[in-house]
Amino acid sequence: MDENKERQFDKIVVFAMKLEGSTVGKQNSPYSIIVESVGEETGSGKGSFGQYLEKAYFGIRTNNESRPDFWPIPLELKASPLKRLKNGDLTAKERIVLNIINYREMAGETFENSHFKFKNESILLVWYVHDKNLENPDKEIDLVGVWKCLEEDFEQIKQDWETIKAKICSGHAEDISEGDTFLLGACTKGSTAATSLVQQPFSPVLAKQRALCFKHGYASHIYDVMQSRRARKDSEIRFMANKKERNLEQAVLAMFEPYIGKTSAQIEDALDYHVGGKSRLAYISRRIIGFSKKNESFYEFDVANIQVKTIRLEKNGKNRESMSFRNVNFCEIVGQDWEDSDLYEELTSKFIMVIFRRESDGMDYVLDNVRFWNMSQKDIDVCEEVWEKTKYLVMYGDYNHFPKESENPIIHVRPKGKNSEDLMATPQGGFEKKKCFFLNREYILQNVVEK
DNA sequence: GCATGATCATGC
DNA sequence: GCATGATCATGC
Repeated sequence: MDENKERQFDKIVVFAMKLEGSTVGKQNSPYSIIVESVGEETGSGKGSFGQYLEKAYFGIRTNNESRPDFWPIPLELKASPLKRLKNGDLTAKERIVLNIINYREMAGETFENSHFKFKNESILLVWYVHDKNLENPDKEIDLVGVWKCLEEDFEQIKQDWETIKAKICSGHAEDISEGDTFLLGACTKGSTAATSLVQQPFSPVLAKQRALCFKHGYASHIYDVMQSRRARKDSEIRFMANKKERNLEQAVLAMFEPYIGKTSAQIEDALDYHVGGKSRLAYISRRIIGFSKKNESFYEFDVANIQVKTIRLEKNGKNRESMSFRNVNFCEIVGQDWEDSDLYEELTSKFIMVIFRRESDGMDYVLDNVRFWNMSQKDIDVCEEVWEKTKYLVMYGDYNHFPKESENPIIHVRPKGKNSEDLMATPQGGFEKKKCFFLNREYILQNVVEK
């Protein structure tokens, strides 16, 4: 997927996620008006919710096409019902039906070039609560997310697909049963079996029309996994609520607002979160936004490529330290172009700079200021030169003359390992001390702190 | 006092 | 065991 398509993909997902905890009827989709104005069936009854959702919310015409629904974006839309158990939990009500099997075509496919993979690699799943007394616009949507079955369960899905294909190729499509396979099944499709018999390529015997599906048990599993991922994102929901009337930047600043002027110890107590180590202020800062774990982020942050960084100022208003980035991977950098490099990706991020300050040595740091920052293109161009030089040195196996802080006004290379025995493989086949890029202390001071 | 090299706690 | 997001310790 190219960058533009990825952006479109993300936009669709963010748009779809607005449905969570709501109904289609309560949303302002431009398409809901069109559906009403042309008097189309808003639909009720079995099987129609998916079609209604497609039209009224996403503006997609119902089709039998073999391409993913959002083509050219490789994303397929599926609405699937949930039922409530006696204990109140929700679980998948039924299997998720995918594309109809064309026996002749599937016999000629490999898994890699299969129609199944093409159409169902990424599925935008909209889980709604089944309630036969409610009309489609009023059905409650519980959970929305993307399921990539090949990332989650590649081996089993592929094996199941091969099992189904093998029956067709041996001329026994009429013997296919949903029990043959584990996750991906072949379920019957059509009103009654008698009227839905079709031909198969290697036998004159007619076989039942079937469709590929995620079997009921797998559908339940998918829901459970998606739900547990959401549970870990309660903080994200809180953030999104906070964001409703603001843009992302205002929302982030609003989350820091109550802690400005507080010491790090006071913030820890308020958050009921206590950590040690050199990254302590970084953990606390991320916790304020709501990231529960060190590596956790929010979808909207990932999409916009936003990073949180901390800066500490001493009583003279100056920072003591430079700012580090990811380790340089010696083997990778030699094969990369600047615009594909790790450093380029990091430097073109939007940064949330969390600035702490203390009034004297030994005192606790106080949260002073929070601001969004990104590097100017002019400065990025300077970093490109330093990166090229670093790449060049790695290519020629010189690990002792990387650009120093005194050589460049913006960025330099320095060791960054557990200790001096912490090594990384080199393209020459040896090992060298781990290194990473640092933004210069003075550069941070002038361009971030004093701007 | 600052640049440079060395090292640390944490989470997965 | 390793990457992360840093800070510490030193020597000029």
